[in-house]
Amino acid sequence: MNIGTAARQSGLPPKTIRYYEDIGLLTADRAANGYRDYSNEDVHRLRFVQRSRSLGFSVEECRQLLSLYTDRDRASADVKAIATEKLAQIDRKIAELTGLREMLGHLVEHCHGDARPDCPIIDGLSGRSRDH
Amino acid sequence: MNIGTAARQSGLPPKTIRYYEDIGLLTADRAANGYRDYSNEDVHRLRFVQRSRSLGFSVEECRQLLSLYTDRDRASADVKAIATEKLAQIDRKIAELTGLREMLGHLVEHCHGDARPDCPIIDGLSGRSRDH
DNA sequence: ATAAGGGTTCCAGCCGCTGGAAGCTCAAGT
DNA sequence: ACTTGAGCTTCCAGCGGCTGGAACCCTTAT
Repeated sequence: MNIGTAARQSGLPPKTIRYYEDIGLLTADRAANGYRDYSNEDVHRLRFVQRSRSLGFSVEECRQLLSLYTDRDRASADVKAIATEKLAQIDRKIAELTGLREMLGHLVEHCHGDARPDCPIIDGLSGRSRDH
Repeated sequence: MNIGTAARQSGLPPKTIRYYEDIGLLTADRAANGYRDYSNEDVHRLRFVQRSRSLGFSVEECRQLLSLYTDRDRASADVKAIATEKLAQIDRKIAELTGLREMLGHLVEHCHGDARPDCPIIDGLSGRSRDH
């Protein structure tokens, strides 16, 4: 099948698929006319990458996961190690964002939001703390 | 003061400060020898940007906030609008990551993580659901 | 005199795409 | 048979937000 069809079936834009081929993540056969030719198994791999990316794995991590996916003899422990590390990264990211949310939410709460130039958000950002 | 001192006092690397000047976010005076020369007020602005960036505002948003910061007559409503939108973005990001966390956590939980090639994480990523 | 530790400029690269130009091929309609 | 339009190919450039490195200048201490 052509790249457009593979794109529709995998949920990845054609541009992205070509890019993945460019960086050696996934290869594709070529038809006689020079068009890329994708098998169902290729589409499986594309979907695999699509899901992995959308779960927050980097392209390099996808490369690892893909080789584990392709290697029928890999130990599940290898995969688990990658996924567990990713989980920890996500937890850190959530904690960081929650901290931000709290600080920013606090600033917004204390801003009366009218036409007066007095603004706790600006003051907070500028580091000049006020007495609340 | 020189860029290195301004960097230390603002918490931004010199490279980043030069970059900000490059994109017209902040300007600096020049000393006779061609070195950038920062006033205390400049450092305030640098810190302001540093804080805003670390709170998740984009450089473009920092540009807006900075002009509101500099403009003593601005309405606090303008600032509040930007901050509130940012808050919503952060909430969306947290929700998204929480979803990821749940899905990935689920996969990791069900992976026995031993030497067997059978791996629910890989299966989950490949979209072939099993009956767990 | 010289060496270290600033500063300056500019150019290139990181990630993960994405847009656009120029040209080819294919399928359908007239 | 010819045209049109969609889809394919390649390559080059740019996004955001820095960051590293090269090559050079300036200042200060020994």
